[in-house]
Amino acid sequence: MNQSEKAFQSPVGTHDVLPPESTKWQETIALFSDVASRSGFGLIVNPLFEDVGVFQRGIGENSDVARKEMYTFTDRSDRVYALRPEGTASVVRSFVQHHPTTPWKVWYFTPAFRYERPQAGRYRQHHQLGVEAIGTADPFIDVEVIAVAWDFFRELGLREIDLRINSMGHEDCRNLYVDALLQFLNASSDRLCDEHRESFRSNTLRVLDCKKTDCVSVTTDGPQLPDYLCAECSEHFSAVTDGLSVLGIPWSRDVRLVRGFDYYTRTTFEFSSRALDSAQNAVGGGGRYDRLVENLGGDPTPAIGFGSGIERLLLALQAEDGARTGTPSCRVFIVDTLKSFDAMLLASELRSLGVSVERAYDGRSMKSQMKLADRSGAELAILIGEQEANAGEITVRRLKGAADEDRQFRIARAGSAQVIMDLLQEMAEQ
RNA sequence: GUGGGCAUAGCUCAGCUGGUUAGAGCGCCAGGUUGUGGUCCUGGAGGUCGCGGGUUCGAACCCCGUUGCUCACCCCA
Repeated sequence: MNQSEKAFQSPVGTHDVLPPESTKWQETIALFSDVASRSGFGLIVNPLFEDVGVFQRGIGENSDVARKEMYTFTDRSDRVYALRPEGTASVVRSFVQHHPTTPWKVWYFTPAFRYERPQAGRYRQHHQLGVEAIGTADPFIDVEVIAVAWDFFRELGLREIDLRINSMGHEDCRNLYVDALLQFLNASSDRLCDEHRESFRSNTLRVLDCKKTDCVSVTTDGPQLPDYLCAECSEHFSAVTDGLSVLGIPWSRDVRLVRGFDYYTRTTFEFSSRALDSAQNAVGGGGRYDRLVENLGGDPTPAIGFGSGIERLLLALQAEDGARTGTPSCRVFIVDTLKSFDAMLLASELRSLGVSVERAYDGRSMKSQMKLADRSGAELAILIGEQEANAGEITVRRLKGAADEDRQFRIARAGSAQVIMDLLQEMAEQ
């Protein structure tokens, strides 16, 4: 390392994702793309930063995220922007701007930025996969969105996943309940935990989230959210949970589930991993945001979405099944002791046929190259040396599971790419 | 923003109450009759002990500061 200057490091709370770890990212994103596409969601790519108002009005000026966790900056023409702290607000801004026909169903993969102190499963830059469905209040879409999430988790290989679901009601139900809860807490505030004894007035619903036994026992005695839902909201909720049951998706109602963004109405849900023992065990969540489109300047339009953090998914996956093996980086390794253009050409031929090929550089010894071949995880090594070159041949050596007698053989160089292809095919079928 | 723990080789760590040339395993490189991997053997490279100051005859070890990492609170994915 250069001693005269201090080496740079990635910023606090950010991480480099390197191979082979990054192959899990590739697989995860590809799977989500597949699951979402199957349900009719199309990819959306939004800017990474927006006018700061998009997020302030979007997720609510009172939310912690908007108040103290945003990465805001002023550009050279004094416009105030913020790095996106989550995906939904940008998608809704985009919806309002472009007036697509509804229902509009999109999925995304995006980094998200929040200025917080990092800890296990929480970062200043993390990455979310999500879907948004804008333009219908049909409970079937609630079910569909949750089903996309569920199928995605299952196909990823997660088994220890709980789905908790709740309804906050529409605005009137919610206000009615908040008033009742506030009144109740006013009368019994001395029983609340230190932290909420004061703060419950400004952020009443948060008390439901408190894990301290003081608050839990108070709110258990207090007014319950389901009792304040109007007939339509109750009906909507039943339709959603009935739909989940029809699809065989296990759920449980959690009347304390109130999520941190202000925009949620009616359905809210959260997936948590039983395998994660850290404080952050939510691997995904979402809900309805029937007022958000208006709040961002559009016509009143119901909508629902879901988001999931890749880092936590991979933590959960690792916690469930630590011994996952990474996929090998290549299938064929070319060992070339002649520094020949022919090795380069053969690699190119094979790669054109869709085979992943690696090779050594810097003219190493055959032994050294064979070691690299072994470590690469390749199934075949192709040896090109003096003997082969003189005979117009190449040597094919199986690196895995063959008896000694047919481990290695020579074939003509001409047409060898296809022969190697066929051999790989044959090996894959066994 | 608040609090705890930790910083020694590329990685995981050891280093007894401060004592002189800072170690191991893995990884990496090179060899083991000059064309062959995995096991084994031998050798090698690689560290101003996070950084700055202080105490001391002497500091990886003690003290202060600082930076970073990590865990937790808040909140969230």
